[in-house]
Amino acid sequence: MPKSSHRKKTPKPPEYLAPVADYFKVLSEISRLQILSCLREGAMNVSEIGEATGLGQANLSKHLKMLTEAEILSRQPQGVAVYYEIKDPMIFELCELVCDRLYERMQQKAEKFKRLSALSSFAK
Amino acid sequence: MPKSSHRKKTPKPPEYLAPVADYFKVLSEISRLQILSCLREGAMNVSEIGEATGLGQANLSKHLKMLTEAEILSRQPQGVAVYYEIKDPMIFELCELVCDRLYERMQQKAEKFKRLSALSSFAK
DNA sequence: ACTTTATATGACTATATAGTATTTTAACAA
DNA sequence: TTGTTAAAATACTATATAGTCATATAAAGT
Repeated sequence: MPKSSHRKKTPKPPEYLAPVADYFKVLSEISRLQILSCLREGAMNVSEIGEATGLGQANLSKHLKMLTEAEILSRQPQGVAVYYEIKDPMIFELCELVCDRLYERMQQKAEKFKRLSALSSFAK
Repeated sequence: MPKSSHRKKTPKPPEYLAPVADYFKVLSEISRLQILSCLREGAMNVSEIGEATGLGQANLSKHLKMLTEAEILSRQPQGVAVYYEIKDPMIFELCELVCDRLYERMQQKAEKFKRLSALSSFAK
């Protein structure tokens, strides 16, 4: 019997979402965010990024490959070194949006705590 | 000898970045994006979301928990059912930014291909 | 009380991937 | 050529987590 007719489960095979999920996945590791954070100031070669981040060479190399394949970084060999640079600054917009929101939440929680603690038996 | 003095490696333990990475991680799975996509139209209970997405009950429950703990969804029990709702619409901004960018890139690649193919030996 | 229905939780498996050690490739210099 | 340095690739380990099955909890009806 054909699977495509009158199925009951998995009504939406959502192929649209995979590239989006993959993009977010690239941004979901501390090490990669560290690399991006470094490169905000401009292009750096692998050794420099390694010093700045403390990441191991092989590990770093893999992360850089991943970021380059995601077209977030660009890669420019110069002699024996390879320089990487931010290719798509949109990532900083994304990070800022998230950071701002996380900050707001923390502020709100602090406010809430302040109000509640003022009502408690510890308040003078 | 104390680790903290004159170290050579791991110059930046970047604790700032962990919450940001965690946030992106929540958005980095197709199933969770599927759930969020459903809920754009309004609150739904777990059974409804399950039907709409085709996700298994236990799996769905875990994703909903994760999204709720990330404060992306809010949770409202109503009798024996539990309704979930978008709490922080900022996620849609994020998704739109990414989608738009991915679309741009595809467009550019198509253009590039078109130009190159017009120059090739297959062109009339 | 018992039953049913909806959701959550725990145990488990399978897969993906971050990190590391090692090897390989590539570019330049002597 | 050989040597040196920088980066990438390969092989491996360890951990995290998506998915599933089974069980537990909780609310509402009988």
